[in-house]
Amino acid sequence: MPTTPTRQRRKEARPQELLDAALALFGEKGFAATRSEEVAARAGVSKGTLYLYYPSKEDLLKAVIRENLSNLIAEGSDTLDSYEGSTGDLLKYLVSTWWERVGNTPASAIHKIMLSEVRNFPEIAEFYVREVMTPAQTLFARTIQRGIDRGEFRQVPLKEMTVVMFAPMMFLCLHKHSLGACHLQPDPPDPASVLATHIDVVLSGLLRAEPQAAVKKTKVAGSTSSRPKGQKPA
Amino acid sequence: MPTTPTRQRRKEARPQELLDAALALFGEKGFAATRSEEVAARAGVSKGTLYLYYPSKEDLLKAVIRENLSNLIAEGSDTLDSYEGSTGDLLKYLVSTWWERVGNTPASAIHKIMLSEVRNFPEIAEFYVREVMTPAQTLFARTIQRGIDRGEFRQVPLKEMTVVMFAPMMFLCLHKHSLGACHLQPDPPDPASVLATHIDVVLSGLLRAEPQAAVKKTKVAGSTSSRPKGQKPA
Amino acid sequence: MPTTPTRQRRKEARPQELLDAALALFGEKGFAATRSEEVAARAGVSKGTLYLYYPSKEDLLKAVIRENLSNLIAEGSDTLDSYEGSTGDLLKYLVSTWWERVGNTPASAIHKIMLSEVRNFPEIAEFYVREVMTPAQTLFARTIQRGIDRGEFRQVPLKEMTVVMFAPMMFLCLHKHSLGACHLQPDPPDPASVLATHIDVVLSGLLRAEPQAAVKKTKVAGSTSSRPKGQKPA
Amino acid sequence: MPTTPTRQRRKEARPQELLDAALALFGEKGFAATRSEEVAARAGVSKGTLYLYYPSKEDLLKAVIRENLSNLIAEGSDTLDSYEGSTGDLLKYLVSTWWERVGNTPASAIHKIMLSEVRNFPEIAEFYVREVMTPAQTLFARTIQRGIDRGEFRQVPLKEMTVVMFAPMMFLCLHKHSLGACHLQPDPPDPASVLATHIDVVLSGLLRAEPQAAVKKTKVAGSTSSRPKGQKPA
DNA sequence: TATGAATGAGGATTCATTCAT
DNA sequence: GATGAATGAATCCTCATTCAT
Repeated sequence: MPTTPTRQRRKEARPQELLDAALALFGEKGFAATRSEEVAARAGVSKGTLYLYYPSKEDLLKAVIRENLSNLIAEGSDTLDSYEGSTGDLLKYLVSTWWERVGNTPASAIHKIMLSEVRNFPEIAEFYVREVMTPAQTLFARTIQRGIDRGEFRQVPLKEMTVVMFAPMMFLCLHKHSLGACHLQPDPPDPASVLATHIDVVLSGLLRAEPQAAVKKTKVAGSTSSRPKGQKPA
Repeated sequence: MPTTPTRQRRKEARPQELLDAALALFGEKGFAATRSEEVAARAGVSKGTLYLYYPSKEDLLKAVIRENLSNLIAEGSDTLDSYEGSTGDLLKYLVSTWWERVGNTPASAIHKIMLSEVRNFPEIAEFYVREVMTPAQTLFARTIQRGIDRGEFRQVPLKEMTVVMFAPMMFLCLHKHSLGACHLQPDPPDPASVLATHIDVVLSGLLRAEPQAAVKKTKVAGSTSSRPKGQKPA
Repeated sequence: MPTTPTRQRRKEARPQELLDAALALFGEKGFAATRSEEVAARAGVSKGTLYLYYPSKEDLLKAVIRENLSNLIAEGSDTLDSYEGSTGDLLKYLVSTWWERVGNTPASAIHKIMLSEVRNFPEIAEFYVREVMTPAQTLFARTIQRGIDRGEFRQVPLKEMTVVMFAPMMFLCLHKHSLGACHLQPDPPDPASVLATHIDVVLSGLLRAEPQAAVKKTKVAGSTSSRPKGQKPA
Repeated sequence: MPTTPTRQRRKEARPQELLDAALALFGEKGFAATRSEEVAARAGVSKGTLYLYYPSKEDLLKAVIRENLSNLIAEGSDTLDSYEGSTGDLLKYLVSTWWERVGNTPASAIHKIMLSEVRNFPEIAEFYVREVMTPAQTLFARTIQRGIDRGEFRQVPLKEMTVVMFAPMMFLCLHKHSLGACHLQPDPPDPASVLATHIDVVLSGLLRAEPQAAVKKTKVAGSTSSRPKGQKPA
């Protein structure tokens, strides 16, 4: 373990500090409207230093996206295969984990940036789809499929249901960085409550009626436990 | 008695042609990244002509929003007030109308534009919230309340439920103009199917286990047991 | 005397109306800051019509200058040769005539325009010097010379004295169209009073002392009458 | 210990170089007709550099005025307060100082610029009146009043006399940067001689016919009889 | 003739990028 | 490495001028 003097540590931290500053500013003001000098200033360095690390603003954007997508990807859980409980509980777990680890995190800005800029940087789109969107949707699709297979959920179109499941999460995340940041609504809904309602309503809409379910599938006994419990148990 | 001269005919068509061009380009490349000259070129006129009709790029954006969304607002409210059928049918009607008039038209791009630019244009943010978001959410909130009041829907938190209802619609819009436009998914879900599934699942999750509900929706009889217990069971 | 219908008379008056409008606006806002459309509007015609009469804004300026210089030139008086009274009275007459006919007239704006624009339009300068400045200064120079020749005035450098005589007149004229029009001074001096004081002081400074004058020249008897009389004779 | 690096030395000289270039060009071509790039080019820098020092062309103009005239104001007033000699000499001193410091320097162009542009820039007009015109006129007015109070000058209307005193100075400035710069007069009067004649004549016109006055000015003995009788003989 | 819609060259200003220090 | 002064391409917008009606 070599001793790293402060300055040295500073230098090594530079790229990440610049990426953090860029993430915040690109998320706030958009890529075009953010001046490179602002990014540098926010990272506590001068304009010139920024260019020492990233050869252009566009490269900086790409680094921001790549870096943050990697972080997002790293979050990809393998809970699914080892999960033992009901699929409803699993869905709730996935949603709340995503919200805590991504949606409610500075990294959430990356989705807004992607949404705004993909069409101007198509090379990045492929990366985003392959490494983030597809895994995330696959995770939800497999989970839903698990629910159907186990007789917990009724038959629903898988691809479509995945979007329905995913959309409110993304929407909250995007909203937070756009209109939500404008403070124009006097009494905005709390994202966690929205997600709770989302899960509640969707699960209600998905769950098989128990008697029937009991007929078709065996393990539906567990479906009782798949009812949302954490929500104001009164 | 001369027929309307060409010049005059063009003059009358210009505003709409410019708005269409602006909507398309702002949606594609973003507001900031679109040069006014590009808008003019796509409308088949010169830079100067654009400024003959709209005094600034920002005013052009405002006009795009106004022209494409403002008139829809009143209609929705009228429908609600005069609707006679079940609230489930009303929701389906509202969603499909919205899909035909916004989601499935170029106007859908506006939501992406807003999401990307709203933080840099507070005036436009205010306009969008006032003219579009608030009325739309009020419409859905009132509709859901109607369902609850008539005993068709169970008790759900109104504000949160409105977002849940609204989010997939917005998400489809946003996706269509960002990742969706990159044509990277080999077999993307059909938006209409997504909306159908959305409505189906959400309504299943909302409807009370009334006898007639069981008639309309297959296997909803069991929905009683799938209701989350913790949620204000009233 | 042919009958000229109104429209016809209008058409013939156009050039003058345009020149008047241009004179006023160029005088007020300057040449560069005046838009051709403003000139047309002030003359009550459309932009296109202006170009029917003057092929460019620069040509319009030249016409304005030439036209107004001609008017100025036409004012050139031949009073000098036939004047019989004292030279002091003659000077007063010239100054007050100039003020009434030029300085206190819309045509006075032409001097401000010339001053502002000569360096950008050197061809015009020659004309202005030849036809306006030189004649005016010659008139004053000859008058002063007359005073010296007749023994009314003491010896003074002619060229310099002419400028001293002329400067306050021009200054008042120019001031009226610049700072004077800004209404920033709470209690601005009245131009006529300034000119009166000017004449008074300058004549006092020029006039030979009578006794001595009587020695050197003969016709100084008339010098009594050359004293300013109109000034508050108490 | 490195000597001041070139870059740094330039940075310190830049503002003055830019102001000098701007003064020269605004004087030559007018404010509106001068492109900012021309100013930069004359100062030997690029367009962008100009904006590094002055945020807009209008601010540049303001800085030109401030830099060239504001500091002169205080000095004049100090001279007046401490002067011991005759008021005639004081006037001559003030005029010749003004000539050396303004009239005969590039700063003289400012008056032409003001005259041309003041109506389009009310803020600058206000600044010019407050910082330049009013103090200058006050200075001369107080000086003239001193002459009257000390019995050196006869009674004259103060405000008017101030203009008479001031006008030829301004006129020389204005002329120098307009017609005078066109080199059309074969033998133009020397400004210094004009000012000398101006002072000479005006003082002759102002001075009371005191014995000592007769000593200083040749043939002023007769000036008593040349005094206009109507002017408040008091 | 008269109009005013359309044009596009031109100018103020911004800001990504370079490079001497 | 770091800095920030300098650059000039790029972009918004204006307005003199043209020309179809």
